[in-house]
Amino acid sequence: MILSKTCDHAIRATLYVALHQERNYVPIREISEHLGLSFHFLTKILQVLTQQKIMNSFKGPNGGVSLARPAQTISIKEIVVAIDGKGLFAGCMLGLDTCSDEHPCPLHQQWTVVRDQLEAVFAQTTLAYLADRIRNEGLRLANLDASSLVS
Amino acid sequence: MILSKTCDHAIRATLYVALHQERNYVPIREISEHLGLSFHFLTKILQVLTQQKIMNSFKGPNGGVSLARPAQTISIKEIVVAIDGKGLFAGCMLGLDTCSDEHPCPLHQQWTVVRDQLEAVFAQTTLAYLADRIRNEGLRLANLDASSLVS
DNA sequence: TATATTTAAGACATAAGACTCTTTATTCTT
DNA sequence: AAGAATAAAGAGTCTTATGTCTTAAATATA
Repeated sequence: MILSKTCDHAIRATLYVALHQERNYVPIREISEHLGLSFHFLTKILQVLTQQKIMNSFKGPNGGVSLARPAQTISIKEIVVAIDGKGLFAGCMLGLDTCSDEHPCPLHQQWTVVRDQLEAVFAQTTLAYLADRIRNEGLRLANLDASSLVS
Repeated sequence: MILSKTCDHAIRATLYVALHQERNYVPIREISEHLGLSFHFLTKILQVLTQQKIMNSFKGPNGGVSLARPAQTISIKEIVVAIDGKGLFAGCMLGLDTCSDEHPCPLHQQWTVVRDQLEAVFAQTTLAYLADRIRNEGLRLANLDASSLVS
C-alpha cells in the first residue's frame, strides 16, 4: 500500500473528528471503538497530530481531541506528511539518493508526472470536503466489524 | 516510498540485464557489484523473478540470469506485481477491506484516478524503453558509491 | 480534597521487511 | 573424474513497523 497503516488510521480518525466538530472534544476511546482500532495505538498516533498542531487535545473529563483549525484548511497531504514524512512526495521511486532532475534515474520522469498529480489531489482534498461526502453519500469510514456506518 | 526496497533492487537489476542482453547470461555477482547490492540478497530477489518466468537462470561457469522474453514485452508493472504483489494497484488507500466501487471509502474516487494513471504508466513502460533512455541519455542506474554510471 | 476521567509518555512485545551466511545442486573446464 | 564457477535453498540476524501495557499528568466534579 502507498500509505502506512498508521497513516490510514490517522486519516480515518481525523475524519471522524471532523464529522463531530460540533462537540468540543471527542474522546479517543470513542474514536477507537467506532473505527475498530486499539485505543492505545490510536492515542500514540493522535499525539503526533497534536504535536504537529493539526489537532488540539484536552485531558480530563469531557476531554479528547479536536481539529486545531477549520476542516476546510486541513488537507490530507498535511496528515500524510505529519505521519509518513515527505518521502512520498519527494524521493526517488527507485530509492536512489543520487536521483534528481539533473541526474534522473530511468523512471524519474514517469514517476514525477504521477507523483505531482498525487500530491495535487492530496493537497486539494480537505477534511471538510471528505466529511461532506461522507455525510451526503453515506460513505464508509470503518470496517464492518467496527460500528459499520458512520453515525 | 511507494515501492519496497526489494522491488527497487529488482527493477534496477532487470534493467542492468536488459542493458547487457547481447551476452547469454549475466552473473548475479556482476550485477550486485555494479549496483552496490548484497550478492546474496540480490540472488534471492532474482530467484523470484525466475520463478515468475520473467527471467531465466543458468548455473555453473558462464551462468547467470537473462531476460526470459524480449525487453519490449516486459513492463515495470510486471516486476512490481511479481515482487510487491497486486496491492498497489488493487487495494483501498485506507486499508479498508469493505471499500469497493459500490461501498467506497471517502478517498476512493480520488485515489482511483491517480492509481489508474500510475498503473497505466507502469504497464506502458517497458524495460526496452528504459534501457534505450539509459543508453541515449546516460541516465543513472546505480548510486555513486557503486560503479557510478552504467557502462 | 478525593475520585473519576481523560490524554501523555515510555517501556515492552510481536511481526514483517531487509539483509547475511552457509550449504547444496548444477554445469563447465581440465 | 576433479575442481572451479555459478545459482538455489534455507536458516539466521538486524531493523522497522505495528501494536500492547503500565504509569504519570492534567482536569472536572462531587
